[in-house]
Amino acid sequence: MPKYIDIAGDIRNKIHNETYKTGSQIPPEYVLCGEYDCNRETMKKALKILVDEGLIVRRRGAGTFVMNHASKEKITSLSVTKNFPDQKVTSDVVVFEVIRSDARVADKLGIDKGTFVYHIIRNRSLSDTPYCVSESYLPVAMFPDLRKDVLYGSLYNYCEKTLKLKVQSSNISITSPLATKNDAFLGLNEFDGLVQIESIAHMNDGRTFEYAIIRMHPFSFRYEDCVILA
Amino acid sequence: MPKYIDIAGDIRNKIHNETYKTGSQIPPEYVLCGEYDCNRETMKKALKILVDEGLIVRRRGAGTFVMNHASKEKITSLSVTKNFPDQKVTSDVVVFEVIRSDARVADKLGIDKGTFVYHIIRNRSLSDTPYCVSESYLPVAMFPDLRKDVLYGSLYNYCEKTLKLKVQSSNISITSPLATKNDAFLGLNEFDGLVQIESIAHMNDGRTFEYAIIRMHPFSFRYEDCVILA
DNA sequence: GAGTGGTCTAGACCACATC
DNA sequence: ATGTGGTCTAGACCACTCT
Repeated sequence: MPKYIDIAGDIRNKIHNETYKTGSQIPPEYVLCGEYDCNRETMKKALKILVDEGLIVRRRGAGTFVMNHASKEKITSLSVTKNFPDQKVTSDVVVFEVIRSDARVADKLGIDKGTFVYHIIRNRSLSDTPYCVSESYLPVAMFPDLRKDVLYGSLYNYCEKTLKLKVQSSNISITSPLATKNDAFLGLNEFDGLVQIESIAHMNDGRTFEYAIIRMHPFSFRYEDCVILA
Repeated sequence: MPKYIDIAGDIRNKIHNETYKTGSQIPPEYVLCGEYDCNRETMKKALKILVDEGLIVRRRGAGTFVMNHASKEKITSLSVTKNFPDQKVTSDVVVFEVIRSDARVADKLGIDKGTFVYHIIRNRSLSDTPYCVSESYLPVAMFPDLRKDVLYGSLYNYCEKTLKLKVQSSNISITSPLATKNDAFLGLNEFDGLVQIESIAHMNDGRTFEYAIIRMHPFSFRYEDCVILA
C-alpha cells in the first residue's frame, strides 16, 4: 500500500474522530511531513485525496481547513449485489437474446451498427422486494460464453471473478421519465413517475462493455455526490 | 496558468479531435514529456486530470488508453443562473424571513441550534417556464446585509461578486419524493412524482453557507456523472 | 527482458494571505 | 516579513504487462 494512501486514511480518521474538528485548521505541510516522515510532495498527494473527497480545503497563503462533512459517503459501486451485500439479490431474466445493434446502442457502446450484442432485461429484487428493471446491451465479442444462468447473479462479479476483467468507471445519466406498462414489476402504473439511470460502463482497458438502462421505483432511489465547483 | 493544466487541455483537445482515437493507446510518458518539454511528474499531474475526468485510463506495465467518451459533460455549477446563461431566470420570493434554526437545519449548516438563519423560498422560472422551487437556509451571521432584492437574482453571484466569497463545493443528495400542495407552482398535483436535490454548499474557507432543498419537475431534471469504480 | 506506469525524495522557486 | 500552499524539476527505485 502506497504511503500517501495510508497517510490520507490516517488524516481522514482524525477528521472523523474530531481530532481535527470541522472548520479548524490542520497543521501545515511541513509539520505533517515531520509527523508522517515523508516528503512534501507525498503529503500533497495524500491531502489531494481528501480535497477530492470534499473533506478539506487548501488555500495558498492561508492553510488547510476541515470542511463541514456532515453528509454521507460517495457512491462506490453500481453493482446491486455489491451495494447491498447483506441482502438477497434475485433476478428474473425476462429477455435474453442476441440481436444486431441498432444505431443508438452501437453509438453508446462505441461499436459498429449491426454488430451482435446481448440484449438482456432483468427484473431484480432485494430480499424479494422489487428493486429495479435493468435492460443491458453487451457486445457478444467481449462475452463469447455468456450463459443465462450468470444473469441470475451479478454480471459485475462475473466480469471480475470469472473473466478477470476489471470494471473501471461508468458514465451515468439520471432522469425521471414516466412509467410504462413494462414497469409494472416495480408496482408502478402507467404514467407514474420513476427514476431512470443510463449507464455506460468501461473496463480498465478502456473498452465499453455495457450500456444499461436501469429503472427504479422513486422511493428506492437516492444518489449522493460531492460537486466541486471551484 | 500552470503548465500541467495547459498540457491536460491540449491532450483533452487531441482526444476530442480524434487525434487520439477512442480505444487507442497514447504515447508513453517519456515521449509526452519530450513533446511538451516537461518533467515526468508534471506530465503525471496533467494525465491525472484526464483520468479523473474519465477520458483516459492508465495501466502500469501496459500504457495509457483513451476511454469511450461518448457521454456528456460533468455538472459544473449548481447555480441556475450560471447553468442557463442564455435564458431569462426569474424568481418569485415566496418566503423571506429570519428564524431560529431547528435541530435539522443547524446540523446541516454545522451551527448551534437556535442560531438565526434566513429562511427563503423561491419559485424560479426559466424564460417564464416554472423550473424549480428552492428552499434555502443561510446563517444570518454570514450575510448580515442580505436584502430581499438580491433574491430576485442569483444568490451565488451575490456571494461571489458582492461579498467576494468563493463557492467551493456542495454535497448533494438526489431523491424522488412525492409532490405536495406546495409544489403546485411546478404544475404538479399532490402525490405526483418530483425530483428533489438537497444541497449543503461550502465556501472556499470551509464554512457552510447554505442548506438548500430544490424541488423540480421530473421532466426538467437530468444529472450526469462519471463514477470511478476501480 | 524491455517497456510501461507508480511511488518517493530533495530541493528550488513562486504566489498568495496574513500580520 | 513570514508562513502558507502551488508548481516544477531531476533522479531513483519499484511493480506490473506483454511477448
